[in-house]
Amino acid sequence: MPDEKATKEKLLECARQEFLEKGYLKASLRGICQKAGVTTGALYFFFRNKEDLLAAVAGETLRGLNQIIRAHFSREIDTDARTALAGDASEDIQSAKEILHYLYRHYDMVLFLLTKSQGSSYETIADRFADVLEQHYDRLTEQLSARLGIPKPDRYILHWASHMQIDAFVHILTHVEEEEKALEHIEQIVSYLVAGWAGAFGGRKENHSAGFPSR
Amino acid sequence: MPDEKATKEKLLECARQEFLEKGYLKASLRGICQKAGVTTGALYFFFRNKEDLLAAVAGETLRGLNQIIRAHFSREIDTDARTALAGDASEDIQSAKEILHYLYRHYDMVLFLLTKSQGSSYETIADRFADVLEQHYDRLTEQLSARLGIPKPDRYILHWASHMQIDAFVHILTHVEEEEKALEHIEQIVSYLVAGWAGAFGGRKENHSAGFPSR
Amino acid sequence: MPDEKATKEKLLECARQEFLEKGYLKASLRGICQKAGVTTGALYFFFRNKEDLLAAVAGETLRGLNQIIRAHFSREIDTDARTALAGDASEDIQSAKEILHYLYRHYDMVLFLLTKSQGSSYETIADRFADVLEQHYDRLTEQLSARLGIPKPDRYILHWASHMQIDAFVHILTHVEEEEKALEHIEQIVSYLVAGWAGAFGGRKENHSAGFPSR
Amino acid sequence: MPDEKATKEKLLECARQEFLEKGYLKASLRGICQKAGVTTGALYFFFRNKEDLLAAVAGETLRGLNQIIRAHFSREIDTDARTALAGDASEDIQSAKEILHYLYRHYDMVLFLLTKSQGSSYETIADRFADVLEQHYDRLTEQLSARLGIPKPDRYILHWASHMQIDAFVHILTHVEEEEKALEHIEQIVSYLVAGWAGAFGGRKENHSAGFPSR
DNA sequence: CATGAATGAGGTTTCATTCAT
DNA sequence: GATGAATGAAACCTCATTCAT
Repeated sequence: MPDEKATKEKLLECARQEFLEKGYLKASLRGICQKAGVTTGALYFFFRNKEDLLAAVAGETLRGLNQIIRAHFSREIDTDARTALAGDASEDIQSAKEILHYLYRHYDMVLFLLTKSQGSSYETIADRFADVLEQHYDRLTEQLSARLGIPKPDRYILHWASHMQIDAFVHILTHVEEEEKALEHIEQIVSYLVAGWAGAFGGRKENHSAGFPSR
Repeated sequence: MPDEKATKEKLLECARQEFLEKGYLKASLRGICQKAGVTTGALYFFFRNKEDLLAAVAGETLRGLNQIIRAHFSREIDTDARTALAGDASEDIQSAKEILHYLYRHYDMVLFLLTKSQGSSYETIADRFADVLEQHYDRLTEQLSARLGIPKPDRYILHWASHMQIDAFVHILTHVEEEEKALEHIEQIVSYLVAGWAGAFGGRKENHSAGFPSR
Repeated sequence: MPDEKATKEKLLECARQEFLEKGYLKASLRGICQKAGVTTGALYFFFRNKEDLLAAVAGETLRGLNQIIRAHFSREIDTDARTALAGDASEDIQSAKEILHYLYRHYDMVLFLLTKSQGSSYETIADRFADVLEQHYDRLTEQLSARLGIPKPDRYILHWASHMQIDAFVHILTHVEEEEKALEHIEQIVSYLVAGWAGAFGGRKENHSAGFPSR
Repeated sequence: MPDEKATKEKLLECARQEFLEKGYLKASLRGICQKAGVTTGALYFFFRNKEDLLAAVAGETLRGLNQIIRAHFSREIDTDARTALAGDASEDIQSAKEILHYLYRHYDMVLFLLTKSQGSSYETIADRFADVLEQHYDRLTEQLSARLGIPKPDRYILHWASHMQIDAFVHILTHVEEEEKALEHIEQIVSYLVAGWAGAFGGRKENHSAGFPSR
């Protein structure tokens, strides 16, 4: 019984190492089992296949990420409408910092998902998060345009802005190792993004620099 | 005689297809040869190994890209100092469009290099281009700060901005299939980037939205 | 169940045949598997690689050889001092015959190791056994010279003599197929070797023919 | 025209290097041609195949060796009968030194033939030289026994002695790099061999140490 | 719960050799 | 005299996966 968990846990830990180190495609199930001191049969008792193993390894990180993103962007629906208009970035900055903090707590795994998951079902994960954001912004701008009587920004701008936000996180993660520095950067970034949002409603024509978040 | 070029060409064409379709790691030399109706020995007559084959397949695209980027960013050194200060983005927009046009002419290959080249020597190519830009911006801001007697933006900002420009191209490529639409978008983006540059010198504190586009 | 041992055993047997017949370098793993009616994957389940397969095939023979040589040359340290001086070869002859008997019981494999193992880690195995002997003779002559107050033979003589003994075995093996004849020959040879040892201490100048057999 | 020889010569030189360095089996014709800056077709113009190339590379060395051995062992027939009986080794020593000198002038190639020619037609070359000697000794002992009315040594003794002489050379070559030292050693060795020969006729039973060359 | 065995297809690379030109 | 192209076989090895036990 004490081995029941032990084996699965060992497997997960070794799989994690192998995936992070070699990337999904080059990771070897045989190697993982060897490291874990277990036969491949054991692995296949717990996991259906390579993909499933990765899902198990990345699951926790991924669920947490989903949750925190959803939390962040559900809250926004209620409160951001006002603050966004007022150009107040403080809440967004707080949200971004929380997400970033989470990302850095799962640094290796997140980095894997974003840059080394080619060949797995997660190879387009950044896009999927962007989609979440896009839907969110769609609802948000819907609300805003209804309240203020101004036209919604066009679809592509929303699409773009969503990806940009994700990319901002990806970029920071892949280029800034220390969380502290990252937190400094994210503050600047969000400021611009929010300013961009404000601009997206204020009319891009008149004032480029205050308009669409430049990315 | 009719086969002289045919075999190598066939090989390159089939390799191209295979690489683009499956990515570098999953592409199979055997499969390539089979498609080309040739033995693997023939492949190894023309190419040293898988990496070399990829180099041959991507070579043209890559050389052209290098050239156009270098052309673009050499010109900037001479002329951009003024225009950057004046907030005039027209020249930059023209450059960006030219680059983008090139990228779309080599759409599939560029996309491969940026997103499916994991495992090959090109897996960090985006970073390498960003480095080129970074060096360029380093020289450019050097000039500007000398002429205007204002301090250079800090190193990290330059680093960041360089990556951001590359990412902008990557992003457009990976998310906008039609060149026409892409050209529209790039115009907006560059405007903000240029505005950002102006801001990077003008001081971020006073005017967020006109500041350096922090991505 | 009936196949449990069968496969590995079959593999070992076929590998043995292939190695002996073609030599290490020309032996083909594919061929071995084909002969064994097994896929290459099966081979690689039991053995890490070609070298490991050879080690498994030759292991038993080699361990036994090591053991018998060590046994022989450990005994010598205790008893040979006297007999060597007395020119009594009877014990050495007995030892040599035992070793030779072992070699002939593993005739093919030993012959392989000595003449067809090029390219494997055993390609210098004769030298390695010679080294064992050299160290042994070094200790032995140390004892003798201490007891008798005569100078040790020079280093090169020891080196040479060690190789000579090994070569004697190799030579007999490679040129005399029947063990009976070989046993006759080894008797003569050892007599001379022992006489040679006596000579090496007695002074070569005075009596060449009784001196150390310089090969 | 100046290239005619040049190409063949270059090929031979590079082949020599490759063979010596990697051994026959691991030597690569492709590698040889590459080093020579020539295509494989060119190689096949001059040489029928790998074996033929080796023959061309080793030819000179081998012919010379054949010649010097034959010269040595033809002279012996006439003169050695007496000296052998008288136990005079001086002529043999001189012969051995000449052969050894030749071997050291062709050190690398000889070493290759003796230890790295596995897989080629030369893999048993030492045996072939031993056969030459054996035939020679057969004739020699025939003469001697006729003149002196003593029985010929048995066939195996002749066989053995012949191999021993060859082995003496092989062993020196593989274990003594400097010719000077080798010449010292060969002197001792030949003395014993000659003494052995004398003993082979004088009766092995009575005097072991003067009898069969101990090796 | 896990082993141990085995599959079968596939991977990249290297080889000696041939031959039309 | 030599090239350049191509063959075809074979090399060693690794993979994810399956399954009876």
